[in-house]
Amino acid sequence: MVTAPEDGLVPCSMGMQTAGAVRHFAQNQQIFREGDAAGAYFKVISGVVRTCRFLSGGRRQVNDFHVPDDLFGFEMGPTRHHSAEAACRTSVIRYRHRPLEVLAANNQDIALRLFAQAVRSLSRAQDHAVLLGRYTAIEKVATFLLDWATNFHDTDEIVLAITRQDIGDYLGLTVETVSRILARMEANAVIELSTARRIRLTNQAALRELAS
Amino acid sequence: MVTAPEDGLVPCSMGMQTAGAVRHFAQNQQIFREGDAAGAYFKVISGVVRTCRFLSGGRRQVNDFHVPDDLFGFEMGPTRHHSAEAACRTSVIRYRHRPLEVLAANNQDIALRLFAQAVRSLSRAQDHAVLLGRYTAIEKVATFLLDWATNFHDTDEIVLAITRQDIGDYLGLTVETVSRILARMEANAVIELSTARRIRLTNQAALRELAS
DNA sequence: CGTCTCCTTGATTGAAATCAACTTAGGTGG
DNA sequence: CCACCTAAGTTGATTTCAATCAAGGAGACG
Repeated sequence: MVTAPEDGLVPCSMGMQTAGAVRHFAQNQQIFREGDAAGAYFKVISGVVRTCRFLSGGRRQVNDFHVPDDLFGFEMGPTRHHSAEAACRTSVIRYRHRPLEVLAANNQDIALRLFAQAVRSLSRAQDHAVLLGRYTAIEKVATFLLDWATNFHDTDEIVLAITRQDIGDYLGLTVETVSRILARMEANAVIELSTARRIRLTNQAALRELAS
Repeated sequence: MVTAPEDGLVPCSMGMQTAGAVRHFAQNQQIFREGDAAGAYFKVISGVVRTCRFLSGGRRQVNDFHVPDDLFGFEMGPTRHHSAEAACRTSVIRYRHRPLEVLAANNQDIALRLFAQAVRSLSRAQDHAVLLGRYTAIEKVATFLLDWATNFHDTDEIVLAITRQDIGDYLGLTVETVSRILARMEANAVIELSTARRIRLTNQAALRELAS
């Protein structure tokens, strides 16, 4: 789920970007949308970005969440394959990128690093597919919590900057189901909800048990 | 789903492989398994390969099917992230691969092509995630049929070399549900099943309507 | 001709979706 | 600071779609 902040993946020193303009977005504002021309990639400064697809009937599938320091919005072809939206007040830096062929010719390392990035994303996408296809609702939520917790080191309390709807659309569940499962986990003393957005993972072993 | 045969992606002439031994597999035989050391990639000669993950409780998620001319089994890291199995009698060529760094240093084109391949796989995986997360059973099956049909040009009859179980595990459904939906489609004159494995898409427009 | 494996079909169950209130928490402006 | 307003979250009742349980059929192959 949440991409772990990577150590200097395609960093500025590599000549990848040609500009770095900071942009601010209100909650639910679109950063780019499926079908747009892709001429830039982004780095999250603060907040959370969700990348997603829209279907008929108002259905939405969130592919991934991006937290500060994550890069997102790489595109091999000329157009966007999914939309990116601010899941809360969010700031990003926008880097224009030149065609990848040019980059690779300039610096062999870049293509390799891009490849590594793409393969990592692929691995994550496949994990996500397994979750969506074969996990129960409880397994999905448990996995999500453990995954999100990796953003918060040295504490068992996690803070969600995203809504239940976002979580549901990421896990292939409804808001109500997410809410009910969290309530059930609290009843079973696996987690503690001090507020709806602050979740303490009081029994991480049990959570791991539920996660699969 | 089924990767379209690509025009000479990472072809032999690029110095990617160091050997090309043909290997034959019976149905359900493993080609490699999750956790194995990854030192080779493969090309399908005949048959169908499924790549998949296994979960507790005998659950399985098929990530993708590979048909003749498809490459599969690239791995960035040292270990396999999923298993590959013959979905029917299948022949593949095995290419040992050297570390990617060496390859990239040898030929700048290679890294770029690998990247393109990875990004295409990523795009497919994300499409698949949307299907698994938000499509109904009917939409899943309809999408599968249309997707599989792209392997058979100039004809509306498709031949499945795979079982209903494989289809179910790819779509996140049970065998019974796949079977029932196909029966329903036939009753509605959308498809025709001359045998269980030969499906004629008699009304492709209707099928496309069902697919989303 | 029997024996697998694969597929289909029916009956029933069950997990999650849907429908419907209601509650809580932020944010804004008087 | 308080009152209101709205978005977000919870909880309950009911429905529904797909899973599960259970039997049969249909091919393929020795």
